[in-house]
Amino acid sequence: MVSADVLRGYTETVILRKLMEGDTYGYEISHMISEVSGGEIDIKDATIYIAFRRMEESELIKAYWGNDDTGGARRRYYTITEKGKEYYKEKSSEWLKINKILMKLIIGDEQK
Amino acid sequence: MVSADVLRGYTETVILRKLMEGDTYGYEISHMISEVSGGEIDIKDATIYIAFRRMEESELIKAYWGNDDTGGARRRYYTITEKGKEYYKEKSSEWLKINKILMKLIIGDEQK
DNA sequence: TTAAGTATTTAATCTGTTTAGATACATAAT
DNA sequence: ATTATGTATCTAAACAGATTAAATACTTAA
Repeated sequence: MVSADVLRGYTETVILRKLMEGDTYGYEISHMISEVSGGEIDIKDATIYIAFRRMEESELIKAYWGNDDTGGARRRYYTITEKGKEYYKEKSSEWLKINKILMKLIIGDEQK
Repeated sequence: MVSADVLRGYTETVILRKLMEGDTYGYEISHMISEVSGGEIDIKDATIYIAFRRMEESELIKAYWGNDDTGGARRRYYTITEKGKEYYKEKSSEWLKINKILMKLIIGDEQK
């Protein structure tokens, strides 16, 4: 299991991708990352909440409080903005490009 | 062009991979990264020299001064140790694994 | 003699993640 | 009743690794 440092610079992109499927909240994202990664990536909740705040400040997302009838503690939901969608598009294609370069730098050219 | 933050946690792995092909020095690694990445990754020399120091302390590499007959400034060469080779093996396979997960988290499942 | 290329090093700063707590509500178990 | 567990958010301080910005020094070409 590795820390979320492996997605440094792309934590926001991961969150935005999830938000593109619909509004969601921190606790759920944290569980989604753990699930999708098969427990391999250990992201701390603080990391997500701080990322939310950064993204709200830069207007990539908007927040609202969920209603209380879901049981459990109150939830703060987030919606992706148009600016957020554009940012996701840029960063995800950047990642695809960088990823190929990293393959060369870390593994080398011998693999197909 | 992105900063070397995109390879945070794997800078050492990139250096070790280069060292597995033979001894080399900081300035050359810096140029190699710039070349292999087609100028897309902007790694600062300080980043490399600090990584060298960390790796020397943890005995992943060993250093020696090159002789002066190469022209230009003196060079400090590095050799990978057995421990370094093992570390490379671990980190490179970790990266392959994490990379697949990041593909799911950043891009999603719809691509082949 | 000036500029440009080669080459290393260090201190201070920045950014994003982690650590380590606190708070609060609902439900199941003792 | 009260304790434990799960759900859910938030913050301050610490930490790690990268960047900034500077200094040093040698060689070769203009």
